Amino acid sequence: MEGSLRFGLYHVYIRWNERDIVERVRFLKKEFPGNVPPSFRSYFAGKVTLLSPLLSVHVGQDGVFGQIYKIVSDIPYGETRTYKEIADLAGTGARVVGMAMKRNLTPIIIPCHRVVSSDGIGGFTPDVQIKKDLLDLEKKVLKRLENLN
DNA sequence: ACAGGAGTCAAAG
DNA sequence: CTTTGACTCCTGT
Repeated sequence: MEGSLRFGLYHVYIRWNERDIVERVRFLKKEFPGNVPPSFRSYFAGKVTLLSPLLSVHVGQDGVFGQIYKIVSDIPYGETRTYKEIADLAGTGARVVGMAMKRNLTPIIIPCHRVVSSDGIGGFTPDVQIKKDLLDLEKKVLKRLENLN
């Protein structure tokens, strides 16, 4: 089960299994035929702030990386944390957090775009612009939700 | 063993 | 304000 949807200049590819475990998320230049999970589509349309029932293959992963992925998964929608903050919680260094983010197989599902550097936005593979766009989307959605109250 | 990374901080220019 | 260097620590080779 796989497919892609458009987001800015990229196509977001997603592959998941029959138990809604997401195995891979990638940012491609070309469209990939197929479908994507409803909540995934809703997320990019700014209609949901949670991606249930989707889970990442990284859930339950051992070691420091697993710990980091777990902590990052708990960052609330629309908020950010620094590499150092995550590092302190995981008992490691900021660069290791950067490494873990780079090797995250399932961005969006594990919201690595919410992890920024202490003096700016930090990096993002393959293009920092995607990170900016994702944070922008979440910020706008939160603002819209506030105005409803 | 060892180089290097999506970082951080303080010191120096 | 920008640049440099030391620091740290885990991972792949």
